[in-house]
Amino acid sequence: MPELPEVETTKRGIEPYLSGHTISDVIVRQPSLRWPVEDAILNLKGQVIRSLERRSKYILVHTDIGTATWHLGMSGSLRLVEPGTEPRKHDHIDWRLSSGKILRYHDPRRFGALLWTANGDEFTHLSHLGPEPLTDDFDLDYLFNKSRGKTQAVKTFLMDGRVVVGVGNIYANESLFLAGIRPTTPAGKISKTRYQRLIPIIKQVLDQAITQGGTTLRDFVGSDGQPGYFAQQLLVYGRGGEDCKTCDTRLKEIKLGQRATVYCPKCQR
DNA sequence: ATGACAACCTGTGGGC
DNA sequence: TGCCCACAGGTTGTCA
Repeated sequence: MPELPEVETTKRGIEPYLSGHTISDVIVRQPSLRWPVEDAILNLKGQVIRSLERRSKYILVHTDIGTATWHLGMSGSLRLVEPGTEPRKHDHIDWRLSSGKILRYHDPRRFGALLWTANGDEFTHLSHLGPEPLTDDFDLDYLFNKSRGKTQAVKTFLMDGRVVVGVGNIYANESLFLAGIRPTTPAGKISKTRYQRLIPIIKQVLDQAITQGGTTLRDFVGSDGQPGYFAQQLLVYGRGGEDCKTCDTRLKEIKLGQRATVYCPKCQR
């Protein structure tokens, strides 16, 4: 699924049709997602959407009485469809909007979520998250200090949402390749100089992916139903056994923290 | 505290 | 062609 760039792409795509518009109806066909969709979500009916916000891989939809929060899980997508469009298999939730569109949530694996938080209630899902990678909070001092004493592989460390949010498996692989860092290196043993190189690379990779509309591996589509184009630029992800684009060495694929990890044994030390 | 691993669920692609 | 297994963008919970 969607990593940060795909979520950001989705948020930007749906925003014009949501912000300032009223949710006239909420239809839940399948409430059994990552967490059950609670009946309280029906409180959205009649509410005006005041603003949208992305935090980590969550999309927050703010109204006067509370916030609805989407998470796309591994296989989720939000699309805008015309009223009357027949729901397909795995189209679990609709929001009918005064903008004349329907916001439709599709998610075969159902690892996604739609959560409701009334004003004043604590939203625990976001409370323990690390900084956003594209803000200045994610800087050298922060990451270097956080890494000290960690024996965990640097790739697993980067994918831990308590360290930094939004760096998923694709972009962790890509960033480490571009930074010349071997994914298996213990996070605590990497020098400050190397982290200094890595940080801007992470930001740049995510930025570029957002510009390209995200990465479509098999089924990610933006709110307009179009795929993202960053997949064409992937240097290592999904290329295990193929040649490194820099040095022609055969890329190695291993498992790290249950996730496919690809690196060049020559370029990444 | 840390880190390794299973679990949630469905679809797809490769190997035989 | 068909079957079975491994694997897929994420996150949480459990266990040692």
